Amino acid sequence: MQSNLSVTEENYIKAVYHLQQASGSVTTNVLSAKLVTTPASVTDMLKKLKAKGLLLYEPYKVFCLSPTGSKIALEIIRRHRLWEYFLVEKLAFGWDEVHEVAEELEHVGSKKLVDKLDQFLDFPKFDPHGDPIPDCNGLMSSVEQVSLAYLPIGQQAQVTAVSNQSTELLELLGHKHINIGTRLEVLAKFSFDNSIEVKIKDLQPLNISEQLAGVLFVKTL
Amino acid sequence: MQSNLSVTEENYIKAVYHLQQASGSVTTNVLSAKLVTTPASVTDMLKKLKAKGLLLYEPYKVFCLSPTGSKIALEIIRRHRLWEYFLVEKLAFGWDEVHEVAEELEHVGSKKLVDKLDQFLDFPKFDPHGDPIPDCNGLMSSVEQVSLAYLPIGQQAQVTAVSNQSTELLELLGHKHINIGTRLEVLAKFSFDNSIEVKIKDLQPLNISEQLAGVLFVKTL
DNA sequence: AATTTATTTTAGGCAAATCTAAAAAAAATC
DNA sequence: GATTTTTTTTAGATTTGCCTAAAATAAATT
Ligand SMILES: [Mn+2]
Ligand SMILES: [Mn+2]
Ligand SMILES: [Mn+2]
Ligand SMILES: [Mn+2]
Repeated sequence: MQSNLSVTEENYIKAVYHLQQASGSVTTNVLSAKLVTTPASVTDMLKKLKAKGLLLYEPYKVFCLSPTGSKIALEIIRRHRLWEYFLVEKLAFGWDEVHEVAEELEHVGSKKLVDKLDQFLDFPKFDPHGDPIPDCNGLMSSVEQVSLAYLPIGQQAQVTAVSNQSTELLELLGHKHINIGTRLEVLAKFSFDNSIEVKIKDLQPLNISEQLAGVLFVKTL
Repeated sequence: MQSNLSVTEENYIKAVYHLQQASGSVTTNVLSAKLVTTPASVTDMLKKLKAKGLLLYEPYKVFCLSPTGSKIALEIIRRHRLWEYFLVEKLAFGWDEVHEVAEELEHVGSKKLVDKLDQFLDFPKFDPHGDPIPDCNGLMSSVEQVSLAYLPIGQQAQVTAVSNQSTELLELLGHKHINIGTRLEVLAKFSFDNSIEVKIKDLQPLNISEQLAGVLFVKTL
C-alpha cells in the first residue's frame, strides 16, 4: 500500500489535483505553466503517471487523476497543510512565510509521522491560509466551510462547527449566545489584535477574539 | 552562503564526517561499505565534492572534509538530531524508531526552520541516543560530556552542566546537594521508571528521576 | 625484488528528469 | 473546407547518480 513516489512525481500529482479543482480537467500546457517547466517534460511525466495507474490520460486529450491518484494527492495536501499549521502555531512563523518550507516537508512520507503530528497539533481542520486539512482518511471539510477568521467584512454566515470541544470554549460560546446554526454578519475586522466584530440578530454587536475566530467554522450565506 | 546540495551529496558528507570521527581519515572502500554502494560510485562523488571545495582528496589517497565541508556536515547532523529530539519529546516516538524519519527530515535545509525548531525544543544539548546536538554555530558539547541518563552502572562521573536554568530545577538540585563539579557514581538503574541510584561521597545513596537525569550532564572519570 | 592480492580509478552504460527543436495533431480562422 | 495558429508529442541531448567490468595503482607476501 505504500506508493513510493519521487518528489517530482508528487509535485506533478499535487499540481494536477489543484488545477482539477478549478476547472475539472487539465491540459499539458496549463500544467507546464503551473510547474514552470516545458510541455515536453510534462508529456514525459504524464505517460509515467498513467503507467503507474495514477492518471487517466490519452494522447492529445485532457486528463485527470485516477481514484488512486486523487487519494495520493490528498495525502500530500494533508502533509503540506499540517506542516504549515505546525510552522505557524508551534514555531511562530508568519502565515506568509510557511509555504516554501512546507513544499519540502510535504514529501516526507512516513504515515506514522504525519498521524502523530496531526495528533500533536490537536487535529486542526484548517491551515493558516484557511484551506481545509484532509484527515487521515483523506476527508476534509467542504470548501464552503471556513474559519470565521477568513471571512471578509459584510459577509453573512452560519456557524457549522467548532474545532474544539473544551468546556472553556463551550462556556465562552454560551456567554456570547453562539451555537451551531447561529447566523451572523461580519461588521468589522481589527488588525491590531485580529479580532472581529460580528452582529447576531436581536443582539448587540459583539467582539470575537482571534483565538475564538480560529476555532469557529461557518458556511457563507 | 547557501550551499544547495543534493540529498545524495549531503548523505556522503555526513558519512565522511562520521567515519572521520572514528578514524581521522576515510578511504573509498570504507565509505562505499557505509553507504551500501560501489567504490566506483564513491570515486565519482569524491571528485564532485572536491570540485565543490568540500573535500580534501587526491586520487589513491585517504581523504577528509575541508573546513567548509565539516561545517556543512555539522549543519546536517544538527538537523538530524534536532528532529530526532522533536519526534521523541513532542510526537511520542520511541527512541528506537526515529532514525529513519530523521534521515529524511535532515535534508530540509531552511536555516530559519531549524533555528526556530531549536528554540521551540528549548535548545536541547543531546538527542534521544545521547549524542550531542550542534548549536546554530556548529558547536556542540564534547563527546566526553553526556547526559547522566546514558551512564552505565558503576560509572564514576562529575557534573559539568545542566540544560535548563529553571528555579524548579535549581531547587531540586539544592535539595539533593548536587552542583556543577559534584562527583558521583551510578549504583543502579531501574527500567520501571528509568530512574538512577547514585552515590555522592559523604551522602546517602539517592535516586535521580528520568526527568532529572535527562538534564544533568556529566563527564566520566 | 618479484609476485600476488587488495584497493581505487577509469571506461562505458543505464534510468530519471530535464531541455531544445522538429513533427504531428487539434483548434481557430478565413 | 482550406489554411493558419496553437497545442501536444516525439526525437535526440544533457545532467545526476548509479552500475559492471576492466585497467591502474598501492599494499602485502614470498
Ligand atoms: Mn513540493
Ligand atoms: Mn496553505
Ligand atoms: Mn539522509
Ligand atoms: Mn541520534
